Amino acid sequence: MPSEKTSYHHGDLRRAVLDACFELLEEGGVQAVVMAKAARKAGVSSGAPYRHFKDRADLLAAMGAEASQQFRHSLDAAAAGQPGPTEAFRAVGIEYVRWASENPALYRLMTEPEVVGSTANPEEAAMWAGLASLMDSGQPVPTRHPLIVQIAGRALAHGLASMFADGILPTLGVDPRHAERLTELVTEVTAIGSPEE
Amino acid sequence: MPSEKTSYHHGDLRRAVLDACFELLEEGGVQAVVMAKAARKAGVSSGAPYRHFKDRADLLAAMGAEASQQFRHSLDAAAAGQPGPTEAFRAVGIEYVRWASENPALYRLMTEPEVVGSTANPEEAAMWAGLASLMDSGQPVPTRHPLIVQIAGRALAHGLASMFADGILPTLGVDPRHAERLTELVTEVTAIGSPEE
DNA sequence: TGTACATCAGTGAACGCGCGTTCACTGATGTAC
DNA sequence: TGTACATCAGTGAACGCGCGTTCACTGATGTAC
Repeated sequence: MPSEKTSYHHGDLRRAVLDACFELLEEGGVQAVVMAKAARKAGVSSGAPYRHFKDRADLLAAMGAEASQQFRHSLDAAAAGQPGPTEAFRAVGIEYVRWASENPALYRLMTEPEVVGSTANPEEAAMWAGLASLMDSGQPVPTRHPLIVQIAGRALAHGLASMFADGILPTLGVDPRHAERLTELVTEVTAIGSPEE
Repeated sequence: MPSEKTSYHHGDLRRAVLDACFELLEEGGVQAVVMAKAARKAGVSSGAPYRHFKDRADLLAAMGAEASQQFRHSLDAAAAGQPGPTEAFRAVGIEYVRWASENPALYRLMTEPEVVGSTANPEEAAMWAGLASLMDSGQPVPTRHPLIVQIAGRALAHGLASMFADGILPTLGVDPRHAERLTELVTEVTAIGSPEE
């Protein structure tokens, strides 16, 4: 019961397995998260993870949920510090791209079909819903159909984010240091469809 | 030698295998293109494809090359019919998203890390280079750093395209019939960073 | 506080599947003379 | 035109690997009395 754990029962194997899986993910993408490797990495036998996860899909869903939560917290935090909804919209867009470029493996995980479909992952749906409402409330006053603006913003953000995550931008000669300026574009898309400005 | 082929030698197995693979791709993504299945689908034994492709990676690269070529032709065709470079830029952006939404499996294939990295696929590099030059020549006259506009355009196009390809847009309540209007946004991004308009 | 028993976490060996790839072969095609 | 030989495309069985998942088990932990 003291912090010193010597034997047999692990204490928090669920956590340890997840951590191991995130490392594997970082190294080689979703298909590199292999049950046996995760177990070995957590210092445990190959069957042990099945005490905590029904199967691989379940484990992946749990990872997706954690990633979604983390992403969502970052977006919320970015929005929270802002004086008004328009600034919040801007900040969320920028944070979206920044987060994805700093956590490419996690971002890709969240957009992976294997994870997206999973019913075992309500966090994710909640995250996208939260994002949508942030964007709705932040729209510039008189505008085109709000759905259009929302989608434009999200598409640009997702486009930049996945181009970062997939390493396409370096191919185009874009230095990571340009990221700051690029993410400003997310802001400007807000102006699309609004006659003034 | 007449159109009637009865036995043994296939005639154009390479073609037949590729076609079979594209069907498999359509049905279940890259990981569904399985050597043995492709062979069976082409009506041939499991080892036969190795007469035409060194290994699976080689086959995938060949598929990527064909997809890139087809994509590129569509973009070129869209640009060709236009009176000026600005219109061409616009048309290319719209065609980009339209093509991806009609050929989601092919678009995803082209952006798959497995295929992107392949050195056996020069078509693809050529395609992106062609796209970049189309975008460069189509920029509105006085503008921000051209690279920024190019990336903004491509990110928005890629964002919309992959949201279509991954089926995210239906989740947002976007009907495929809205596609037309959405793709117009690609155009508008052109105006980003240019003071007039 | 001590004992008996149920519960539960982790073991490690084994199974089975899907799949990429190889290989000795056979039958067809093309070429030299 | 015909024959001999080299080349080449396709066969089909087999190998081997990686991996998810199961299972009978063992040792630890918690609870009832």
